[in-house]
Amino acid sequence: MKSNNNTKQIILESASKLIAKQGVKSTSLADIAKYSNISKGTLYYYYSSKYDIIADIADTHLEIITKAVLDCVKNVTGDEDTFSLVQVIVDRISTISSTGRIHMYLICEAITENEALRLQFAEKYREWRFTLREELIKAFGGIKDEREIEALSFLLISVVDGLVMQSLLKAENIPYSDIAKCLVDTIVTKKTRD
Amino acid sequence: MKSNNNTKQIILESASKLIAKQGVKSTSLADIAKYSNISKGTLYYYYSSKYDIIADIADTHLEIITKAVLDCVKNVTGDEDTFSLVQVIVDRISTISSTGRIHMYLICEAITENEALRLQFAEKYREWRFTLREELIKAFGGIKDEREIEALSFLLISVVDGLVMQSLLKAENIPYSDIAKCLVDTIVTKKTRD
Amino acid sequence: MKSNNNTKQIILESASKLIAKQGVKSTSLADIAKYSNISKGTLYYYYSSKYDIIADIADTHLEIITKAVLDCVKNVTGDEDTFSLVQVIVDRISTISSTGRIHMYLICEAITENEALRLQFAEKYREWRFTLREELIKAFGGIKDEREIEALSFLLISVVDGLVMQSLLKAENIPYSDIAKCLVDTIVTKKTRD
Amino acid sequence: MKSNNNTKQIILESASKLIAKQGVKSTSLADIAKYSNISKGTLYYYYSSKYDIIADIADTHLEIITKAVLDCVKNVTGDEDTFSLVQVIVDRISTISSTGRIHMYLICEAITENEALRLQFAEKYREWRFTLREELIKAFGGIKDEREIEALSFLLISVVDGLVMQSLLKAENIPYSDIAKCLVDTIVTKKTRD
DNA sequence: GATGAATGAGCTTTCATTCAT
DNA sequence: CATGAATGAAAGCTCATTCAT
Repeated sequence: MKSNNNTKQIILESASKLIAKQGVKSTSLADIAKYSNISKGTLYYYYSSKYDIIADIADTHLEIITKAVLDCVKNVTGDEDTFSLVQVIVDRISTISSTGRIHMYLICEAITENEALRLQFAEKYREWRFTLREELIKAFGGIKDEREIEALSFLLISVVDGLVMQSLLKAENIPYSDIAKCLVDTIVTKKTRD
Repeated sequence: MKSNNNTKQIILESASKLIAKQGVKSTSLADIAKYSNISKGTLYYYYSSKYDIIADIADTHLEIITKAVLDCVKNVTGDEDTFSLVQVIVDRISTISSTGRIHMYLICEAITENEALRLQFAEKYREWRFTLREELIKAFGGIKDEREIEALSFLLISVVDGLVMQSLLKAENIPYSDIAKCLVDTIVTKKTRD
Repeated sequence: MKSNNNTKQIILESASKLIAKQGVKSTSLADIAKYSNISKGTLYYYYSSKYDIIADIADTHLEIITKAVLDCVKNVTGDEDTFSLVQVIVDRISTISSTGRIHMYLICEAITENEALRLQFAEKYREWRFTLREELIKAFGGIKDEREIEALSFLLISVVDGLVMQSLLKAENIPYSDIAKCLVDTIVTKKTRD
Repeated sequence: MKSNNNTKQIILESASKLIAKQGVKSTSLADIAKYSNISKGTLYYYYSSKYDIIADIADTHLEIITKAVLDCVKNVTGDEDTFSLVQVIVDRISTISSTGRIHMYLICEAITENEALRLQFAEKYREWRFTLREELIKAFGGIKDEREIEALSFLLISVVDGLVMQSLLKAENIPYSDIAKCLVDTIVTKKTRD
């Protein structure tokens, strides 16, 4: 009595977990099938190729991330807004173990051998940055230098990605809140300078 | 000291080039042998496994990066020093096509299936951050809040990694100098605020 | 007697078309099901195996061919009969695109891995040749050497199969009417020689 | 101490034998490897794909056939030449068990899913027919109608292929020498008619 | 030092077939 | 009648690794 969506969902989740753990190339369809408690044949009943599974994982992942980004950024538009940018960082980074790894692997895959995936990611990054920039413009009251805001939007996105990378490397305990405060300072200073 | 080192060097360079282009998993020993104009057997005369070749590539890569990081940071200690932090960014990012890709692939490899490699990278990241922090302390004249400088050092390293990722995704033309200026502003502000 | 036969007929026609296009081994049951707009399960309601479908196709095909052969040969018994043997060739060859390919594939299948099919074809070939021989005897007025007529019947059948093969290979434009004339000449000569 | 050519030769012969027995699609690389007493990996050391193996078989096969065709036809140019056309048939057909089957399977493969192979065969068929036509012109002393000779060349080639097919189907005992005599008659008649 | 030959495990994918509903 | 879900064996192919010479 397994329903269509159920099995497909199980495959998707298994594949996500395994890819998050081992990376795209190191996760075989046999792995996914075994982890999902189905046969390799069933995999192909729901997906037409490994590539197809990865595309689905990427879609789901990008949707989740996008929702998270929007949620974070939209919340910043309140009154004591800039300070809540802390959340942008902390919230996003706190999801590292569940999504950060898969984010990294998918990006590696996208850069090396999956042009379609690269385009998907490229578009999302643009989208995220545009949204962030719009919110920054609102926060700054629209009177700031356009190029400075542009730079700031690039910078904020980079910081997040860079911190995800560092956290995955487990090099050091990262002082997220200190870094967040540092960033807030930067923004506030720029804002009040005018 | 003739053919021996020479051949090993050729292998190392070939492998680096190929891995930078295709990633670790997608680069086969056959690829490396062909590109090096030697036989697969010879590969095993110089290296005991594929893993061994990657370790050597990582060593070389980390040495190069470390030298670059030190060079950059040491130069910042001049008088109008903070402004030359621009260089930290621009210089590092400008080497993207040659080292950025291999950096990403090695990190992916390190995160997923090569604990030894992960430890190697983790140590280097700590080392780089310590160096950077020392230079920041010098630049700030030692009177700043320690935690703020700590945070700043994390932040600067993150930005670089994040920008490398974005540049590899080719999502947008990244305004490096604007971002650099933005960062300099941040540091200068903090410095003069006291 | 409604949907039952109808569906089975659709399956048969779809399978014939696909096998004519792609050959037996390259035509999957999934292909046939999709082309018939039914599910794979339904296929098994009407046929117990792929082998079973092919047997049915062969039956139908052999029936069609036999009818065509008989039609042709029977027409030759008129007065200026031998000349209309042209038709035997031209008519048969003109149906190449629709039946020639399936004929070839079924014969290949019969030769390699389907003994039952081989026996079916063998019997039909005997039958066709007997019929042809009878007609030749009639045409020759029964006074000819039996072995020569026997040989002629083998020869005529061979020519047709050989020409089908060549036409499928698309090596050259085959001068069917010239060849037909050549054959008529042969027969007429033999006939009048006595 | 297996030499390069030796192993490749073994593979080629094994593959030929198996394909002659089972056809192209039904002969797996595992079959070939097992029959050759080597591993599947070794197969790929000598050939880059299954397609590659088949191409090699086809080359060898076509070379053998071409040599046989030339040998036969060239011998016909003697004095009592036309009668030795018997040989064209008998010699060619007598090689059925060794080459006829493979000929059929390769042609099936060529027709259905290997355009390159089809072109190879198409060219050879043209070549064979040209050679045969030249010899016929010589035999006829050059005074015959060109179109009649053309037709005759098509006809002779068709007969051979058709007889091969029938012999593989094992429908009946084929009276090769009677058929040959019948053909010789045809040619001689045409020749002396002028 | 260097090589070519050989291997076997594992990869992605295909497909005829089964069966509960 | 008809289906969608599931299967497992087998296919073509890749690749790190071994080893005699």
